[in-house]
Amino acid sequence: MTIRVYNTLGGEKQVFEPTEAGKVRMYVCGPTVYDYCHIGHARSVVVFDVIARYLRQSGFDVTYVRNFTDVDDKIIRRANETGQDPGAVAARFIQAFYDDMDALLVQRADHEPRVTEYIQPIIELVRRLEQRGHAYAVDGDVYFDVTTFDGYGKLSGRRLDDMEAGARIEVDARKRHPHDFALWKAAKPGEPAWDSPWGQGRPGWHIECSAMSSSLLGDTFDIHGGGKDLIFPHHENEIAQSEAGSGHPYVRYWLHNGFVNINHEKMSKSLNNFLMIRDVLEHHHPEAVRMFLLSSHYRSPIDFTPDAMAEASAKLTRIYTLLRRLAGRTPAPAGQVEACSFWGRFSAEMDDDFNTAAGIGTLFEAVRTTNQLLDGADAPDAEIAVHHGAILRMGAVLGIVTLDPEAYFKTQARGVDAAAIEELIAQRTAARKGRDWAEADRLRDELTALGVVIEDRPEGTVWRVAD
RNA sequence: GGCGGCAUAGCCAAGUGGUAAGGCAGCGGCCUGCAAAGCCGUUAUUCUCCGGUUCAAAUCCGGAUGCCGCCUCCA
Repeated sequence: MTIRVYNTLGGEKQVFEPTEAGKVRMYVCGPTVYDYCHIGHARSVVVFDVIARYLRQSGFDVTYVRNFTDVDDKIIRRANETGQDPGAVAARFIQAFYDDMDALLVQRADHEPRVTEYIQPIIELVRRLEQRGHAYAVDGDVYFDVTTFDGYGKLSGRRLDDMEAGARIEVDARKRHPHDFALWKAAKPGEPAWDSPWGQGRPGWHIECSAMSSSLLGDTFDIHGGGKDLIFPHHENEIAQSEAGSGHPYVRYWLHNGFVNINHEKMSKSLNNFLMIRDVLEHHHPEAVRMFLLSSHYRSPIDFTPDAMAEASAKLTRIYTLLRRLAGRTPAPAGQVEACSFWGRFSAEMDDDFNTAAGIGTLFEAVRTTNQLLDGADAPDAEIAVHHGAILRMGAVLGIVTLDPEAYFKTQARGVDAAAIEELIAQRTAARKGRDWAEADRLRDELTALGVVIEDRPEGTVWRVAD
């Protein structure tokens, strides 16, 4: 099994070879905790959650780090607006992040460092950069001198000469080069601050990821992930800081996920169309949200629309409908699932740059095949068990179809009185027994009006909420 | 101005040299008291357009058109 990944550094698919065989060290940029997470955060977190899950089930020993930026201009501004302490703002939105991501069935990272816990390593890194001539202090601020790092621009494909600065940025006259960026910022009155060789201050944005990742994963690690928008300047600057500081290559593979648009438009402050995860979850099942997010390749842009969510929901229901048919059957154990052709195809697709969209296609072929077998006169139990196990295993990688089918259909039934429905179904069953079709149909209409779909099956009548 | 991406059926979406996955919707059929669910068949001789390379291209190369992103805080 060979995994290939699209590496932003180099701009091509490459064979994935971690530094240490069998081990993967990965770091993904987490949120700046000044507000609730939106659907774009959800995509990034879910995509890398699936990547970590897949690498683990492929046998890698994965160390996954995802940080919280808990000291930052935006947090301070938010604190000033609300009259709260910046630390309290950060704590509140870290909790909100967990609430949202737990709801989305995202597994915890192995380490979830916060910037405020890593001030000393940050200061040490800035000092080292200063000592090596890559950084300079001005009035309590410290800047990275981009002209001292030859590789500056190698991730984003820019050259300093091409980046005619000044067009859209007010250039700080104290900087030696317009693209020099802050490693350390002198404290303004009332802001969170720490003692440092340059006086009271706090870390710049980019330096934290360099310091936290090397503290937890070493100077060189395997995968660094984040949204495409972080390529420049954030990740470019991380490379400069880390490689200038350590003298070693920083990251082997850079993975970047695409954006989520809302009704064909980019989420933006001016359009005021930020779609928060908690609002989405008001109307959609968490697994349907994952299905939506994973139905396209992670690097492509995707468009969040009511139609797209309805489709994702329908897909999920199709799988659960099969699992409901399989209720009472035992899926085959892992060893047999390995040999299942659908699992083989699924893993080949995931090996190819984590192609969840293709993998979901294979999942549905497995669903159809299993339905075919169940429709047959004498169902081959062993074969069905293998497919059953494969479907559950694919689901486990994607973080979907994790529920008992009845629980899923029940979860969908928010605001529906299950007992009342059961009663109507019992009445209808009695009517059908008496061949009173008119009454049976009247009762079904009543159920339909409640948004309930029923299925008469050999074992009895089951129900679910209409999509 | 610089850098990059995308364009596949009514819609969503895989496929990066070997003759178009999958889902949703539609139509016909089987099953069903009727439905629902499921299954079968059907729905792109064709992948924005024009050239080129090749025995062979949606896939590679050149050009055109359209859309989008980054270059400023941003997943």
